[in-house]
Amino acid sequence: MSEPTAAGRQYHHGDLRRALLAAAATAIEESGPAALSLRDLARRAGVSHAAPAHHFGDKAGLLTAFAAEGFEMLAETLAQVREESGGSLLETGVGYIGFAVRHRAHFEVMFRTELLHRDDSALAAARQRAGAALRAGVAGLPAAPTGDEAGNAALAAWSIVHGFATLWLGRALPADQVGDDPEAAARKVIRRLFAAPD
Amino acid sequence: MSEPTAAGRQYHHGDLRRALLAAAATAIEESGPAALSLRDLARRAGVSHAAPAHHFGDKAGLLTAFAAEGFEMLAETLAQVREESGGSLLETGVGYIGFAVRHRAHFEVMFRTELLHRDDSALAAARQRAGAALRAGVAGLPAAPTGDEAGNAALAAWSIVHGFATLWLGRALPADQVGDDPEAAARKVIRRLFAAPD
DNA sequence: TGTACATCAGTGAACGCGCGTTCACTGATGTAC
DNA sequence: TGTACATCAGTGAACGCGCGTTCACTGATGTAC
Repeated sequence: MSEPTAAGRQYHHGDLRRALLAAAATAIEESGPAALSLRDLARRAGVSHAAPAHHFGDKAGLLTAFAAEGFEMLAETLAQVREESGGSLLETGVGYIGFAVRHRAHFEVMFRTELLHRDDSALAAARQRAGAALRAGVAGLPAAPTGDEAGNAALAAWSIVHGFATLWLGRALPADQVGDDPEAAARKVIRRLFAAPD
Repeated sequence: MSEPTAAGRQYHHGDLRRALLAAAATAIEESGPAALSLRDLARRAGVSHAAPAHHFGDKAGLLTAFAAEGFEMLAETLAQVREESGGSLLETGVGYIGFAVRHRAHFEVMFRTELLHRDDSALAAARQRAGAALRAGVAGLPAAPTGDEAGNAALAAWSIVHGFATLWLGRALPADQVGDDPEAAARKVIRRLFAAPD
């Protein structure tokens, strides 16, 4: 993407912002969000070390944009799963876990609020969107509870899928028990909660 | 603790290892485990910057010892709760979450395996101990399932409490819904799963 | 179609900083006799 | 009770490194006329 034109190299990158976010995903998968440095991203994008500041201001700015991108992607994933599965809560939960595994860098940064500009409006909007998608999923509970109970059921669902995803990513789960397909393993584990007819 | 003797200051610290681990808890609560530096810990313990290497070798060594300490504390907490509650699975789960909130620095480091010496034997032993305490809790499930189902129920229980704790610590839960008492909020949320008679 | 100009993206040198690590050292403590 | 000595914990100076940030700059792009 965005290769040098003709023989010489471009001066302007073309889409440096996107390239830096892509490089961030790779770098974070390798060493985690805290080890990220703007100079390293610049190197990966083949650009001078001061360039990233142009687009994101500082490191927290970059991570904030990255987290916002993650929430957008999560919202989209959940909406898509919900549609494809006919509104199955179980599959929505599995989709949440699938997202975490497939986009672990984004997933990690999204919940490391101490690294982000918390008051960023794009981030807040994206988070809002993902939250709505999540709640829409829970509304499909069989024998849907109401009021406080609905809220608690939603938090229970969120907790179990978030916990499973976190433990999976941290390699904390016993390998001999869960195998190597996170979505299949998740389906077995979270079924109890999601199917419970109350 | 371990003040200078008489008028002058001590040359030997007395219990620097313990002091460094305590300083680590404070420092990590302030800025997270990745921002930790040995020089900062030395400063906090009032000791020269090269002293920590004497006890832990390097930063990963220190975090590994810190994580091991955390697993020991968790095992102890779970055992105590189980005894006091007469083996209630719900209360064991609440105890897990209480531990995470009260010792958030330890809790965070315990699951950041990329920061640790994974092959450390003391760490493995402590983790083992905590795992056993956790499984002992799940064995008390009403109408305890057997075989594979037991394993999945245990993972479900672990996932939900781990997820709730993580989301709570990340301030991701809606404040107006959960209030400010994590254990009370957790009790309401995880009740469904833990009481489910299947 | 061509020229002038404003805007903007990225450059590269420079700075100061905190870090981990090394190493010869020194002072305290414990033990042997 | 006293002396000699080994061990060990912590010191402090030195090093090289990668980082974020600043700043005057330069080359590319878009627009007005």
